[in-house]
Amino acid sequence: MAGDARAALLDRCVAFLKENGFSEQSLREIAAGAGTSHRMLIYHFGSREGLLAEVVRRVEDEQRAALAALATGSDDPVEVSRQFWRRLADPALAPAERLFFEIYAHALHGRSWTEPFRASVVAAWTGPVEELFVRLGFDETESRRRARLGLAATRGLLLDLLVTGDRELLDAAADLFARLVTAPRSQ
Amino acid sequence: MAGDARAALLDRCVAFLKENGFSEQSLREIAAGAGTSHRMLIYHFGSREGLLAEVVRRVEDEQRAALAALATGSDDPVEVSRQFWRRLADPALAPAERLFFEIYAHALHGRSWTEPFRASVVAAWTGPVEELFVRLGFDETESRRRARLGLAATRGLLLDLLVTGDRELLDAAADLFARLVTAPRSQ
DNA sequence: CCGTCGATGTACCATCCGGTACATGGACTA
DNA sequence: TAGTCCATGTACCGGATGGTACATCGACGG
Repeated sequence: MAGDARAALLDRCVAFLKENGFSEQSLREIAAGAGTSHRMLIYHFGSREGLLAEVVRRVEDEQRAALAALATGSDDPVEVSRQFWRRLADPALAPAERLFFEIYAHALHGRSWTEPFRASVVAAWTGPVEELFVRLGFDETESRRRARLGLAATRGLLLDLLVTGDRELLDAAADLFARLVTAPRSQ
Repeated sequence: MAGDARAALLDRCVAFLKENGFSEQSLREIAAGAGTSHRMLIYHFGSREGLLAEVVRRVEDEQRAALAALATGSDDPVEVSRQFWRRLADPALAPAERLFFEIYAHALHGRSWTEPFRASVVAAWTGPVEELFVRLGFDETESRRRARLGLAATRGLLLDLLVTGDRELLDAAADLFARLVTAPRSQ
């Protein structure tokens, strides 16, 4: 099937880049890491930037999958929030998350191949997370705020976890946050 | 004075890198952006990595200065938290913060020239922020958690602000967080 | 059994890279 | 004024880079 080899190649490139980052990897190094030649990457993706654009799409897809998994939790919102953190804090996901934040950094500098990432990195999450808070009884405005805060806090905690590895403390902080943000209005 | 030109040169390099990032800038491009030749950067900093290491030290220093400024607020902790966010959300700081997160991303991949950054990016903040919560009456364990959560939430909100620019919504979210995290135990 | 076409290998290209060698300026010092 | 030392310019190096040209392989369809 056409494009089959291409998809498999992209898989291997993404796997390699999760472990090594892309900022300091040349096209040839990426090719070697994926078990092919730089010639093949150019053939399938057109250019180095073309490859990176596909990698970004793939990481976006994985985010969307994580988002879909979020919906299938229990109906206790604190428990949903806890499960979500437990899932994200899985050490097996660390390489993927390092890559995510690396792409995020490049997106902040406006690289054109990060365009779809910029558009979806926040927007894709707001709807479903807002919905969670609406179900808790918050009005629309308040739910929007809490959703945005929840997304931010989770990503901030993840950044901390990835650089310090202080799992217990950050588990406790995430748990605390889940309780704070789901509790009824404090003022 | 010896090293004077070097310091001025570093200033100009950092200014250039705040606007353009460093991941995709060659030594020669950085030099041109700083109004000098790549020869001079090698002369003063030894190598490209040597320059980046100095840039990291500089960004660390700026963080330390921001931390020092934090201490000099009012004695109302909610107000301190609000002022802190207001300061960070200043659009004039955006380029510096983009550079901060770019370094963070490289630190996650263990680049050796980010070593001091890795060591201080969280550790430098814990003490003073913990102190804030202790003064609010939380015990040591709880203060440590809340400090870590506060740092994470702030950075997460900043990441969101830098990519979406949704200032009003994120101001509201930061304000909400300040109230939640400083309120007495909810459980 | 042959032609087409996706996939791949080899070899090459101009350009740019980080880094070095060497000469020189220019200020301050003895 | 002669010497010293930081700073800088010019010119160069070997090697790596992203990208291309061209030949070839192999499977599948006529």
